[in-house]
Amino acid sequence: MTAGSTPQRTMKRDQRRASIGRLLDSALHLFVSKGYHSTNLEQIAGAARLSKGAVYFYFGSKEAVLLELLKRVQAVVVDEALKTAAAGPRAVDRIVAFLHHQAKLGVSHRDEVLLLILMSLEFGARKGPASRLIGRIYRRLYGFVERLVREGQASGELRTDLQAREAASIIMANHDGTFLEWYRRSGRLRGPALVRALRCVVLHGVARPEAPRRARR
Amino acid sequence: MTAGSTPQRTMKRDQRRASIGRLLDSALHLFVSKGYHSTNLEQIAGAARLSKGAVYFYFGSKEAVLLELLKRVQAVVVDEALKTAAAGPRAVDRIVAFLHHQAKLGVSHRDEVLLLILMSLEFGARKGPASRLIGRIYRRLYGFVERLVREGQASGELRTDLQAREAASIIMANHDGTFLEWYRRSGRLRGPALVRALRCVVLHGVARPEAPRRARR
Amino acid sequence: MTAGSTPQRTMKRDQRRASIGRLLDSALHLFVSKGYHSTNLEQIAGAARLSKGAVYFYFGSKEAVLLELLKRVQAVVVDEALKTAAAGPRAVDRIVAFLHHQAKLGVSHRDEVLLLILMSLEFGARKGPASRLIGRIYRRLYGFVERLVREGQASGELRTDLQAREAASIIMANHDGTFLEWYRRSGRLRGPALVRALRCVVLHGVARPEAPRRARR
Amino acid sequence: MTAGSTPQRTMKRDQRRASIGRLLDSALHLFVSKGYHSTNLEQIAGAARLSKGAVYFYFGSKEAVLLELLKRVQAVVVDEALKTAAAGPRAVDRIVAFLHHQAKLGVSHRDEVLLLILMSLEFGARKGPASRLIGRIYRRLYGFVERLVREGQASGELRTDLQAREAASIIMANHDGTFLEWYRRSGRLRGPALVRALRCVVLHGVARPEAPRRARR
DNA sequence: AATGAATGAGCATTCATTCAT
DNA sequence: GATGAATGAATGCTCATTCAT
Repeated sequence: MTAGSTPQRTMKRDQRRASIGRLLDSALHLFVSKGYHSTNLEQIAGAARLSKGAVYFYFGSKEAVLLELLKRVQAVVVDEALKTAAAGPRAVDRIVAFLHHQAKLGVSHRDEVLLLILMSLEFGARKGPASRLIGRIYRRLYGFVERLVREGQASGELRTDLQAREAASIIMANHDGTFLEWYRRSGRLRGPALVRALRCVVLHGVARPEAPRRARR
Repeated sequence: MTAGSTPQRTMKRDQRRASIGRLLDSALHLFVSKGYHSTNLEQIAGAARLSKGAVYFYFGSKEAVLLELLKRVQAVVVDEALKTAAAGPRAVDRIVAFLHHQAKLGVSHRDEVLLLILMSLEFGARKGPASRLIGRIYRRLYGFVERLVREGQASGELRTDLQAREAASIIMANHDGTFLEWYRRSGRLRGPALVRALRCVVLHGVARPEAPRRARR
Repeated sequence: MTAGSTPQRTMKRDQRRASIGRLLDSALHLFVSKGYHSTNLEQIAGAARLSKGAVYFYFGSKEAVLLELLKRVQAVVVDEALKTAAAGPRAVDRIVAFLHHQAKLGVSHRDEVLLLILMSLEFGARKGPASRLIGRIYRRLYGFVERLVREGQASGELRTDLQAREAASIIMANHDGTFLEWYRRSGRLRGPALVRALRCVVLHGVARPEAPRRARR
Repeated sequence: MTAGSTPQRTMKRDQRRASIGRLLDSALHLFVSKGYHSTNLEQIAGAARLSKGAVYFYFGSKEAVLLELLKRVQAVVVDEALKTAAAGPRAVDRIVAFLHHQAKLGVSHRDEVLLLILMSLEFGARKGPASRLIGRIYRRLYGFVERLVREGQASGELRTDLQAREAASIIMANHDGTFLEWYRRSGRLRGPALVRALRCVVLHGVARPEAPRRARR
């Protein structure tokens, strides 16, 4: 007669959480490694040791699984990143903090970050809720980086001979491109060296600092 | 020229060429805008004003269409690029020439370049001929850029505090990432400004040349 | 009354009755408005503010719900009707009483009557318990009406130039058909006018032209 | 080189016609005997000695098959009926002609007529193209019969103590109801006797008691 | 050179049913 | 007394592929 968290309730709640967790894990891994459209529900369910029906019991559709994943990715990858990188006195520091945070995420949440990037490509021209959510997430990222660049240009820390939007795009291109490299060639690249290279290049380029600066056209 | 090349034969040959051309054009455009797996043969054939059967007549399978496209992409995008960028006295010049060439390709052969990048992601973990061909093409590009970096480091033009392979990866990441940006946000980016930003960033980074150089950690 | 019927027991019994009642009500309404096969258990349970499991707890299967409904329909619609219409001195009066009773049922138990008719069509050619029960119910109705017709023909009240079975079928056709009209077009038909039209048409068609014509309106 | 009806063309056209015909025949028969929702494509295709894919090749969806059937039914059952029953000097004759025509259709196109009636019930409360088409067809029938009744009332042939709309509904109820009887009990009813009973009941019920009674059989 | 007909395997989704609690 | 979790079979639909012509 006592309400609330009876043993049964707790067990069911735990079971629910566990099943949902396993399903999302499987889906994340499969979406990243084979793409959304090339992954079928049998694979997702099978990898979670459940049946297809369970996916519908918990999510209602294949797209809803992706949506749930993207929401979590947004929370972990974007919300956190923007919060972390909002601090720091100088724009350059904030950019470094942003890249640094992303690099750490690349280790701790590799698949989550990749999911966002890969889905943004797979759902590029499409309509629908997934596409819209991805668009919203990316707009937040773009806006954030572009603002950083403008602030850095205003404070004299960043070169002003580049248009802010395009510079921000290049930063994002570096970011996404590096993750994709990591995805494509993870077997042959050394993570720390790659991160270091990314930060250096974004900040200072590949050219040697001193010498050929003058000759630049 | 031989007795056999009657006008009819020529006509047939031309028609054949034209049909193949139309099919490849449709396929290229569709693969880039919707992805390989989300494009079906009816769409390809329809856009070429032919029937599905014609695709089988000329290519034998859907994958063979992609393979043929990738071969052409390799010829135009990779062979040409490597040839062009092989010249030049200094490594830095050759890197600039490479980026420059790629940027021009982005205008003249936008879809071809994107096809290579997008297919390398869509076929990431897969087996099969397409995946193998993409791998081979990318290995050539990686190898070329990495060699450039090593030469530049050896000659003192490039910073030596980065590992060649990772630095090359960052250059490729910039390259692919920028194309993907162009693909994702072409509506909101100015092409020339983007290319300029890419070249500057790869060479010199986003930070202002003078001031904070010394303080760098 | 016995020592066992404590208040709790009574409460449980009441709750049980209430749940069963709600489930049957939902099912009746849904079966009539969407058809048996197009109604699912979730809808039935949901409309009764219970879970699917409850349906199984009380009935054991979806078909058992229909069976229970049909039994109740039989009791209310058929048993009552036959009892009511068994009285009356003349066959014509009994037919009128039958139609009259059915018309009243159409107001008081619209969905029950429709359920019988609609299920007789949806389960037309099928096998199984539901189909059998429907068949049995209809056979009772047919038999009853046919008997009435024969009696009326024997007593000279009804025209004898029609075969009894076919005449009975036409009466039933009028009955069922009128209910279906009411179901299909209830928005645009006036109930009382429809019932009146039904009675007039059936009666003055089946009744002998000469004799009772004058007395009746 | 000659265009037009080469042997191949003719063969393909014939084959197409034959396959479509077989598919529609199977579908008609199955929809009538098991209902639309309880018939699956495998059954339709199988009965036409084709595969499910063929159904999609020719129709594109299950609903499109029903739609095509309903269009044909409309042409055969409604267009023809209205045309046939438009002639005749008196309203009563036109009503008889209408019922007569429908009775003949019940023999020559039993399943077509039944399809219309059964689908009007199965799709009663639904939305969608099929539901709309059925509604349109029925509205034409209702309108036609109601107009006949009004004309007959105006000319004094029909009793005026019934509202035209409800009287028309009863005629339609007789019509549909009789077909459903035929559907439910075809094994036990004699067709000609049933048709005769239908005509007698409808006619002498609706017709004015006094005047034309004698002249008619 | 090319088409239209047809197939069959695969897929997302639905749903009655089971069962531990 | 009743629920939530989970299943598995069925279903409408897609699509690469085959083949006779």
